[in-house]
Amino acid sequence: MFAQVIVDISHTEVDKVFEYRIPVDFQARLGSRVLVPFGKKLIEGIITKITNTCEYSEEKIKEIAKVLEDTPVLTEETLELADFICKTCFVTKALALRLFLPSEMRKGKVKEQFTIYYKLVDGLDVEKTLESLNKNAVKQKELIVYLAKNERQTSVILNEEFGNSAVNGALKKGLLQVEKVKKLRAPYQELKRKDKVINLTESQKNAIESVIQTDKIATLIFGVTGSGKTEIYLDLIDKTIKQGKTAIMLVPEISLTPQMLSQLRKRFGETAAILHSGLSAGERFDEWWRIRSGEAKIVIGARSAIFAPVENLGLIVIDEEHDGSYQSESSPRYSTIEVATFRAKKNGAKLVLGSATPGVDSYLKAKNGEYNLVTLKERINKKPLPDVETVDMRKEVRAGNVSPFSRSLKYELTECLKKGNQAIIFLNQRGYSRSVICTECGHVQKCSSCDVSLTYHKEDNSLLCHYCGAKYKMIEACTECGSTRLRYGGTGTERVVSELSQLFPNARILRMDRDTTQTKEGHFKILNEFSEKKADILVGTQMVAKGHDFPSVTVVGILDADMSLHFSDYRSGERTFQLLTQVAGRSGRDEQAGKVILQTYSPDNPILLRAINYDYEGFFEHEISIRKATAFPPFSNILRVLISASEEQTVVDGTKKVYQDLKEVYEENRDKFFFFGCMKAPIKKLQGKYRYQILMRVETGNNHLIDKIYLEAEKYNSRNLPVFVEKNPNNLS
DNA sequence: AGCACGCCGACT
DNA sequence: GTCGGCGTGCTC
Repeated sequence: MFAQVIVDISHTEVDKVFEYRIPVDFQARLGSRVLVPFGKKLIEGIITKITNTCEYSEEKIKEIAKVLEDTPVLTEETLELADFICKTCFVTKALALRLFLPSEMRKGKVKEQFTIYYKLVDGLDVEKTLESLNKNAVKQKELIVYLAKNERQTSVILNEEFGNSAVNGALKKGLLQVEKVKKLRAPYQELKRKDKVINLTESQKNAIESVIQTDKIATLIFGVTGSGKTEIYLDLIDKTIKQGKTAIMLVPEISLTPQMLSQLRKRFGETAAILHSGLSAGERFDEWWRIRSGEAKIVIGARSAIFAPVENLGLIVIDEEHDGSYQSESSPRYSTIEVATFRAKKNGAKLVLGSATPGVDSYLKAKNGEYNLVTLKERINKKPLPDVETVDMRKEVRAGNVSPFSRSLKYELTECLKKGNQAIIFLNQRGYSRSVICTECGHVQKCSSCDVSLTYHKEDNSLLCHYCGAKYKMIEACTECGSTRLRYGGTGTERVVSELSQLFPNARILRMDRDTTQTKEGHFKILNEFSEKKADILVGTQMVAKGHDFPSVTVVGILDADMSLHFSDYRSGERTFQLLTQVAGRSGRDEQAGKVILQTYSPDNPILLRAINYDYEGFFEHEISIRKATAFPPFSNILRVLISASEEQTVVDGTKKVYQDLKEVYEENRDKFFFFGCMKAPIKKLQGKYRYQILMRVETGNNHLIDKIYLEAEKYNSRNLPVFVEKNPNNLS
């Protein structure tokens, strides 16, 4: 028998199957992880096919060296899904396969762990042993008595209780025996299941019924914040499990707070496996195996949990389906909803998407009847959404107010603090100032390996490149003209904090952005501190916007609401609307009415106007008509071919070649293209590499054409001239 | 990705 | 004369 193996090397040159002979006594199966001789060394790989005959010349074929696990790590379905990923994301098979395995499984980083127990040797006469021991061996005697009563105990506890020397002494005398038990590092074990009767409202019951009844593959639950979507999900999961099927529930990265986890544990106990970045390597590994073995029937996690090795899938829930964290930042840039749809179809499972501000493509599908649509208009507590006051910052400047805070916001903050309430200030820029500009010659400090301005971080007195992470010492004088008259352009979170503490010297202020949350659990520390009212004001970026519940927050300030509007991205309008709606939703969650101050330089912007009125429908109609008129997704697919190299001339020459080749494809299919063009990338240099791009917009549904473009471009991909193809990229920088 | 093979510059 | 640079090519 022969096996076709994908080796765990992500490189286009080895992105194909290699055939190996399966030794007769090997339990090698489809989806098994194996060790194979590859070139000079042993490489891990995965069996994607088993055959009776081989295609490669038989005398050159080597044998599989080892089968790594008895249970194949991948199933037929997940192998197919891996195939789907590499076709749609333009990545190697090896990279696609890695998505399905806990990272610690590769190169044998984490092995199965065992808990060491000690117990008394079978048939040991306790009385006699105690007599035989030395008078001074008090601890050993205690140990023997303890074990006689308790049968067995872990080495860790025994060492703690009786001391290392006593345990070792008893061990040496042959009084104890060792028992190894496979350790499952199931996290949050202390949180035990507790059945709680939940009374669902009529509209919740109707939503559940609608999901069950529909024959469509997906249901979009469009429900305002606080409309009780979570209870709907949990009830659906319950029903799925009772049918003997499994379920996956995805939540945005940030929502996996300990509170949320404990809620889930209470509801589902050990049947739920939880996958998230806060787990240790060992815990994640064990949770994965609990899922693979079928012991855990429910998987809860962020984006990557969609690849959980469940079988017999009955339900997939994606909460806050519009959330940016569902789009992978790094390759493979899969779309979580697409992957979920694939798995739901393969398994005949239900897909439920939920959001208060659905993505325009999801909502369009719902309106077109591709998805089943459930709308929940009322909040469970019947509270109104907070009032939004728009402040025209141009007027503030004209009135002589040059601080980042409008007079309105200052007033509201003062009142809020007086009453002992809390406030959140949101702005989308970390650091102290976005750039450092010389007022003499106008020179802006830039990164030496990227074509972007450097952000000043006062905390460590440095200039940071937010694109490549380079760190420079803060300059005393302009590097061009030597002038010491430098100006800080653009306000960041650090600066907001420092100005706030001048305005409100007694206020306790917390900052939450990438810089203050770098440590593991950093988010939770800050959020906990804030929710325990150990601080009055929370200043932060995107991350303060999402799903937290702080009952005493009554004021939310949005500084510079336009910023994300002017990104050169067709989705910036959509993102801004979602973000503003979410940030606003942080205010007035409890008894007291909330207030939102939205500062902007373009108060008439249609997106902002809709956001402040919570008018999703209006926003959607506006946005979708623009997308249609300009032929942007979901009415087209954007393809981007990015070519980069450290020598500018190399890129220019390379780009020309690729361009000419692709131009032929374009000429042949002109009617399918909305756009075809070649240009410098918006960030023309990144990490020391010059970047050019070929941009295309292709009518949706021409997948064969997209494949062709990919193949043509891929031909030019080489070591000294990387050529990347991306479909609907996250950002076009 | 690794690792070998293979063809051109500065050294004992 | 050699040692060693890293530019192509192969791995079942």
